[in-house]
Amino acid sequence: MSELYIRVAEDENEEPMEIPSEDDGTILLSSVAAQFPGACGLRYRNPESQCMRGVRLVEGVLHAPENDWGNLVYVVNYPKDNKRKMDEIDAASAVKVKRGFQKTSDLIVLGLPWKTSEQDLKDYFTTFGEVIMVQVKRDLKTGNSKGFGFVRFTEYETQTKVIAQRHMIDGRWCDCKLPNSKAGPDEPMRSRKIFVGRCTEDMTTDELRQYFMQYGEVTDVFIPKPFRAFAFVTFADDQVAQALCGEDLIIKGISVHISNAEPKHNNSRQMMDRGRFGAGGFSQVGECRYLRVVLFCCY
DNA sequence: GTTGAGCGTT
Repeated sequence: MSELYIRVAEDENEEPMEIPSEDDGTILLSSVAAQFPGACGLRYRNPESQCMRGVRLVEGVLHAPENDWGNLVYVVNYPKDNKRKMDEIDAASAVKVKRGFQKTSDLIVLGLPWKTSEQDLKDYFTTFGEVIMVQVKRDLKTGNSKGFGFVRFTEYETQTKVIAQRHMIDGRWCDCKLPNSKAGPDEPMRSRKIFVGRCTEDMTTDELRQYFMQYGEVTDVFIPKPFRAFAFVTFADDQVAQALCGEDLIIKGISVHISNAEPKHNNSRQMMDRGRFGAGGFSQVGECRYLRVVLFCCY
């Protein structure tokens, strides 16, 4: 089949974009996600029933309905609210996850000097990015600062960066955290990286990327060489990663087990180095022994 | 007029 393009849009009434198909007439989800980051599938309006229909998606490959893409405009699907384990329902669950983009939220700023004003706060935090709002909480009667406040940024990336480090404000070290959470510069942010156990040797980074794309935007796939029967997949969104932990997923007919990627070492160097987007080195401590047993049995 | 872990008057 000759190369053809299908028309894909973010919404039925939006301007469509042409996405190339593969030689066999299928479309790779990655081709769609290249134009629509975070996409997890396609749908279209069935001309007969006038109902929306989903396009068959098998391990990252989109298949034409009736083996013919026709002249329809296909609409991008994005991950809805990610499924979460019951015990993980907390403040973060209120955050709506849409196309890999997270809204910012107010951050509490702890440890402010008594003298620090809202203008001081704004001047300081603007060096990280655009600031929407700052507050210094004060005693109503005296007007004295209570030593803490709030800040909100326009960009989620700015928020991530600000939470990940300590702040010297008017001569005191201050911490910025999500309200009512203990996640701060001392506590690593919830990992965006998952450990994929029971991988087989024929699974490629591309295939894993294709597969995991259905859950959210994938930013990295790492397969240790030589073959060690596991891999790491990093998502743009930590909630996607966390939601998958504990699951057994079928990839190429093989049941793989998803668990949290643990920091490789907890030495001080890495704690210091952990910057904007969390730790660099990860391993999976929980299943090391299990893997060793499996490998031992195999040989 | 003080203080130093915390969690937001409107």
